[in-house]
Amino acid sequence: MTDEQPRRTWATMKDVARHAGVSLSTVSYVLNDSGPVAAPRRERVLEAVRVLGYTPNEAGRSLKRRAMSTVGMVVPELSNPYFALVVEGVERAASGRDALLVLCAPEAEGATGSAETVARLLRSRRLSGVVYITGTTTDPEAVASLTSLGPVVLVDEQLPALNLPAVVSDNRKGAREMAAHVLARGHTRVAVIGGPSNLWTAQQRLAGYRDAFAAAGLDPQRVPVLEGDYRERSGSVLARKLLDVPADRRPTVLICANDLMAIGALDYARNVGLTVPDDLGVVGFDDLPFSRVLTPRLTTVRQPAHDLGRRAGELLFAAIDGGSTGNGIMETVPPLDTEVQIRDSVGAPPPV
Amino acid sequence: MTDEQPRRTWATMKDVARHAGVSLSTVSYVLNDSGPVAAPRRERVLEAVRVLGYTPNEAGRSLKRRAMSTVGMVVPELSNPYFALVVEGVERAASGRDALLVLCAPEAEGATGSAETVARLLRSRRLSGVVYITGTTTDPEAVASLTSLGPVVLVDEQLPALNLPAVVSDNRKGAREMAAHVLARGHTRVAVIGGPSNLWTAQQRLAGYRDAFAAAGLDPQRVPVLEGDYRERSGSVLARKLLDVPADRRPTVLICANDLMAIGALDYARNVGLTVPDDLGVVGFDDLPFSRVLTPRLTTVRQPAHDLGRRAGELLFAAIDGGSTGNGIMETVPPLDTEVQIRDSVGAPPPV
DNA sequence: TTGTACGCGTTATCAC
DNA sequence: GTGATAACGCGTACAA
Repeated sequence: MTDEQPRRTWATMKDVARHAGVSLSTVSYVLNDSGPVAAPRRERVLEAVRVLGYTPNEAGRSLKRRAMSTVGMVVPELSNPYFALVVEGVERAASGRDALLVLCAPEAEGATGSAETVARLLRSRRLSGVVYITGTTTDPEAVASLTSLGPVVLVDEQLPALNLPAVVSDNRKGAREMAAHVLARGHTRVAVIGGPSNLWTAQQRLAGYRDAFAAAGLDPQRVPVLEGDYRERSGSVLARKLLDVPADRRPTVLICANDLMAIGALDYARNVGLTVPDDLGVVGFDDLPFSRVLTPRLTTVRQPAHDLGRRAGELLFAAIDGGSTGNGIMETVPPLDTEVQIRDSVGAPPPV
Repeated sequence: MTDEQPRRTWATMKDVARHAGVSLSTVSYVLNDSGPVAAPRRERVLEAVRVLGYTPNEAGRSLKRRAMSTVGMVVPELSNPYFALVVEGVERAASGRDALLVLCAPEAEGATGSAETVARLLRSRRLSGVVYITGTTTDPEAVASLTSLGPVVLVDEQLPALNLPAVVSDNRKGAREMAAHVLARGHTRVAVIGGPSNLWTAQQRLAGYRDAFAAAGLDPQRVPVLEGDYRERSGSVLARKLLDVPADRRPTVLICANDLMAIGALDYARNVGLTVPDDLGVVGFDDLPFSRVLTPRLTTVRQPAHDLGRRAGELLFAAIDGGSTGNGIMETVPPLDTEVQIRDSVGAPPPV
């Protein structure tokens, strides 16, 4: 039997009109409630829509509206569960508005497109706006160029030079309280495994740690700080650098700028026979869902990932509706709160 | 100062043509290499494109092409890191083709849209195709209806009733080998925390476990099987059900159908003072990046999440290019291999 | 209340 | 080689 070649073609408004025996405008009126139409005819139109399985073609629609009811989402990579959670929050805001989300992950493993490529791709769709999580390779120019197509909302990370609306959490406060907690436990030989120095969050967290060091009378300049890339592997690598020294000069606690690196450090410590928290303390930042179930349970700073995303999405839609320019005019959101989660991965420093 | 209201308007081909002093067709020829054009004029056109910052409007383009160079990605939720990895793989395939990916997560926390809503939304964009990870609430009807808009490729999960092309891994083999490994360690009182019984992967894994039970002379019907939902929480809940019995009837090992539930079980066991693997063995399925760094390191079955996604994406694009109908005609992919990762979370059964 | 005609930005067909 | 011109599907003034 010869399966008929599917036409891959859809009913158009014209088809609906013909089927219902009315004109195009009548159909349009019914579909958008944009004009008066007699009850019986309206019924006939809706019936035709059902029978033909008609779905409006968004392409034609956006040609008129000059904007697609679709927003962009740029995230460095999805492998970081924290980012995945933020994205999920944005998606939820979008689907609540019947909008679609187009996803770009320019820094994922095997990355192919530059930031400029991504920007061009998004521009070509005339998206209504974009939510952007900037990463280490993000080109601020490319982000700025996106504002020409609609509002751009930064989330989680910030680009201080650009003055774009951003939804972030209070990284500095969380970091300060975390370091204070560590110090309060009695540690004096502490080391920091920081994030990429060109990232705002990394700068804020480091500043927060140093606030606490200074407040405790510890010279911030004497605390070793190594720069990681927020990935698990660099946590291991840098832990090795920090711990592979004579025991009496070895730090008693590692303050990691995110959970992924903390996990890497934890793993390295275990591999070289160091017990956490007895021999070494390790703390993180983010409070990934997994961190709670690690052994030892990781002491970290909780960030409301899901909320961050959801509110960024809402802010974006508000800007789209309000017709804001995306140049900082739209209502700004105060930093969301962060909260230290005290668990088991740091105790008193080991006795000398 | 009154900031000029941004026009939110872009250069069109007409603008480019005017600026370059040529006709629309010439511009189109240059942009698509679809016709002959003299070198000097081509140069003028490209110059005009640069000056005006022109980006082709995909809406107008798809109106002609009758299809958007955008594909859909439906995933139950992004909170499951395994799904996030699959999605990242698909995204990579898409971006390698200058295509965009629109993301839907209908089962995410606070889910709003039904499967049918999602289908309608995707249809309205005249997407070129869809990659679908089905979940517990997925309506096969809705998935099937998507085939009217273009090829649909299932990934990770399968819908046996629909006979759609799918990229999956060999769940049954992995499960069989995992159970065999557990049995080889000497365990006889084993229990299974399975996945949702309406999911193909859950059925396959259970079948695999039972293959191994039978092969080892253990009556599969006498092994308790509880049905979880693949989330961490149900791992804890079901572990409690299984373990909260007199010690002599308690299972010595918990075979969990995915890592998330295994982690939940691990957490529960620890909370009630059971040591893994000494008092109780726990194994999972998926090999999430985290599982390797848990304490104890989780014995599990590795699935190539990233590859699964990438190949699903490639298969989809092949189908789009080949003009396949998406009704099983397109080239099918053999199940990807799965591999048991023997680590520390299961040892010999505790002495009676 | 309903129908007609035009424009949105792009590509493709046809004359020149 | 190059330039008019007609679709593509939809929304909406404007006319009936």
